[in-house]
Formats: sequence, structure tokens, C-alpha cells
Amino acid sequence: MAGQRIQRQTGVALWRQIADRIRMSINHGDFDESGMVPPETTLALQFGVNRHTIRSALAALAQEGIVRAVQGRGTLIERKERLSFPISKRTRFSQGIGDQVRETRSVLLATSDEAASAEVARHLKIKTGTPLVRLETLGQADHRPVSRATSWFPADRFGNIAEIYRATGSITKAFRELGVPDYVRVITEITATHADESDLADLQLSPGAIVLITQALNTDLDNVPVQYSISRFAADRVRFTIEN
Amino acid sequence: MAGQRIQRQTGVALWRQIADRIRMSINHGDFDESGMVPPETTLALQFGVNRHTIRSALAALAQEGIVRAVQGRGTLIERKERLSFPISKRTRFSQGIGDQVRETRSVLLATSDEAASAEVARHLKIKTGTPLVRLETLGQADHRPVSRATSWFPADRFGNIAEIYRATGSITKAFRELGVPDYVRVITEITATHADESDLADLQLSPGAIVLITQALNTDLDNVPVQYSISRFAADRVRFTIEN
DNA sequence: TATGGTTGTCTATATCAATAGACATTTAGA
DNA sequence: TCTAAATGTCTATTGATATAGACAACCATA
Repeated sequence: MAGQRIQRQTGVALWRQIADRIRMSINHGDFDESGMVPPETTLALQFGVNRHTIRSALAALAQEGIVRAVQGRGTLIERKERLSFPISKRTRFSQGIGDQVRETRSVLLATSDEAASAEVARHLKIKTGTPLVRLETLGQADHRPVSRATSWFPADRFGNIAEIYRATGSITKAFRELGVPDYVRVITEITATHADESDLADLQLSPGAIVLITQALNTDLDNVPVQYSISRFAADRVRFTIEN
Repeated sequence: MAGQRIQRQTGVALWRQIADRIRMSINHGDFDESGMVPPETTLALQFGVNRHTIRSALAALAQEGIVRAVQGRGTLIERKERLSFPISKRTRFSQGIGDQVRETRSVLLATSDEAASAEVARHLKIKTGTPLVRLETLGQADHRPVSRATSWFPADRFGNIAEIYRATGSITKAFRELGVPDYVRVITEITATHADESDLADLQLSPGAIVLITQALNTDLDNVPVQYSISRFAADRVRFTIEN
């Protein structure tokens, strides 16, 4: 069960720790039979805190839209899920999670032309200062934001990729129109950190949430880098799957 | 730079958010030239908080052994690193990070014989209740704990793997002695969460830290599952790298 | 319709988190 | 040896966090 193991005087408020625990339990399916979170008094006993502290935690989860309290009945689970994201040579956003949700969508948040920084240039194997197109995109599953990504493309080959992406909502299709029939993921790096302000806004997270960060390089079939991207996923909504 | 973007009234104390930020900056190499963290007054200005709040953050980092304050001089960086962990068909703990540290070591924390739970049985493709050997291990790099893992092995083939592992400190060698010359990683799942009490103890983390969790299945060369394991990595010490 | 179980609201109190200011102590360098 | 810059320590105040207790409001059901 969920109980025990919360820590005091750590700089992380008890109600937040407990909210995180309950969210995990919900996602894990611990309360699937009843469809409800245990009563506040029960949780207070389990976690060894005052009922008011439990109420703070549940209020935070209600704010996220995960639970809904009904006076006299209990606290109902509104939503739970953790999408499984396959990472492989053929990693694409919508592919692979298509059978887990009804609808996937990609939205263009912003775009700009810029010169390659040292870091991006290193990954794309080009010279620093080379013209690039930068895309900020948001990935949604069933209208729920899942990831936000910053991608860089060499401007000489993909100068107008933003327009095509805006029209089609698909990197794959945009590549195809620009003469790249197929592309492969050659490397992915994964780290994790706390969500920053932009994450909170774009991914509709609650403060203190965790984001999984992937840095990925895609190349065309001639092994020429075509896209370098940094994506930030809401950690409580996804799970990465690496198949070899 | 590190500044901005800390949030108030989120259930996560400012000093903890700032400590996490500074730790990240250190690991990212932002202060490599001087080998020191900026002065407290500078940080207070950058983060827009009181100097005392910065001092709380630095005190937490000092407690972790990451920085050391010297009166009159400044706050020195004692240690930083984020090991890069390759994940591939041939994923092993010590291999791949060998060139990043002087010494890697694996320690057996506990072992037990137990019957397969439904979940473990499903992964190992055996019947629920089948006898298993469970190993709790701790992975260290340069005497610093990096990951803790729970692994299950079918008892019929690997009944005494614990002894051999204890003697050799290597799963690979244990497998070899037990008639498995080679094995491959067929699937890895990655999630992230906050560290629990055991993580804090075993991995010597500070409360509120993040752990990356991998669930992995290894098979022998005949595609028969030989090991299912759940590992928990200190997120601020590692980075996963998936190469295709 | 009466009752037990549940969430909602209120008051009061103690501790932690954060700010503010002042001054001491130590170091490095002019 | 003096000074500037840095960390160390102290007091005081405010707001957030957590506990404690009491009771109201609501729901399902016997």
C-alpha cells in the first residue's frame, strides 16, 4: 500500500510528498476496484499525518484534475494514465502510442531562425553559426499535453519546415515533403529534473512535478544529421520503453 | 546562467529548489573555470531571494559533500559528475562507464528465495509461484553509490547465483559460471519519481532527490528470460544514453 | 427517516520557511 | 598592514506548513 515513508523537514512539504504518492498509487492502479481514493481519515492514519494535511494533498490532486471530492461519498478518481513511449530507431511522437489513446496531436508553439550554438553544432556535426531553423512544439494525447520539444534543423535543407509542420502537424510528413523519405534515431539521452516554469505552463503540471528530458539526434538514411531535439516529458504521464 | 524560475508556495521550499538548481549547474560545468560557486550575495540577487535562503541551499549541498564553504574565500566545488550510462543489447553496470571513473563496484545488499509474483512471472514468462532467487545489489562508482537494483532469476537454473555474485561482484561472471556465456537486454523501461526512504539511505541522497527507475529483462542467446530487474539510479549522478 | 460514513469549514496553536538588518570573522591582495 | 570581499552568526518579523479539535453538510442505505 501507499502508506509510510514520508519525510519531515526536508524542504518538501508533507502535503506535496503525499500528493505525489497518491498520484503514483492511482497511476499504478492501486484503487482501481473502487475507483475511489481511500477516505481522508484512513489516509491520515496510513501516512501518519493530520487529516488536514491529507486534504491539502487531495486539493492539489483535484487541482490537477486527477481526483474529484464529493461531499458525503468520497474522493473519486477522475483520470489516470502513464503512456508508454517506445524509443527505437524509428521513434516518432504519435507512432507507438497510437493504440493507447484516441487522438494524438502536435502543436507548433514557436519557431525562429537562428545560428547554431556550439552545443547544437556539435550534435548536428556542422560548424558553429550555421543557419538553423528552431521549432518549439507541444505533443498532446487526447488533448492532454505530454511533451514539449525544441528541435533544430539545418536551414539549407529545411528552411521552410515550420510552415509544413504547422500545416501537417507531423515532422515525418514535413521531412517527406522536403526530400527525406525516412529518418532514424541514432542516439537518445535521458535525464530527469524538476519542472521549470515553462514546463508547468506548457505541460499543465503542478509545481514540484518531474520532467523526463530526452536529447535526441535523427539522421537521414545517409547518416547525415537532420534534426537535433530536446524534449521534456511530464514524468507522471509517460514511461519510456527501449526495445533492442 | 542559473538564475530565475523558482516558484513560491508550491510545497517545495525555495532553498531546496535553489539547491537543486545549483547542483545541476555544477554538474553541467557552469562554474568549472573558477571551481567555485558564485558568492552568496550574487546568487541571492540572481535567484531573487534573501541571502539566508541561499545559505540554506548551500548548507544542503555542503551536507551532500558537493560544496565546501571557506570563510573569507568563497564556496568551493568539491565534487561533480553525471555518469553516462549506455543502454543497449549489451547493457552491463560496469561496462561503458569504465572510462569515466577509476573504480566500479557492485555490492550484494541482500538475497532471498521467493515464489514468482504475478508481475515478475509475466516478465520472465514463467508461471506464478515458480521458485526464484532475488538479489538486492548496490552499484558504486569510485565508492559513490549510483544505483540500487532488485533482480529475479529462475531458481532452477541459477539457484546459487547469490554466492557466486557475492564472490565475484559481477552478474556477467556469475552467469558464465552457471552456463550462460552471454546474455542480451531485450527491453528496458524508464520512469522517474522522487526518492523514497530506502533510496535516500542506499544511494546517500538528500530528501526530495529524483531517482530514475529502469525495468529491464535479460535473456540468454536462446531468447529464454534469465533475469528481470528493477534498478533505481540517482538522477543527478547519471544520464542514460541509448544508441541505435 | 434515522444512522453511519464521508467531505467541508471553522478556530487555535506550534513549527518551519523566508525576509530583513546588523555585525563579526576570515581570506586575499593592494 | 590596511581594505575589500567573502562567509559566519545573531535577533526579529512575517507568512506558509502542520497539528488538533469540533461541528456542519451531504450521501447512501438499512
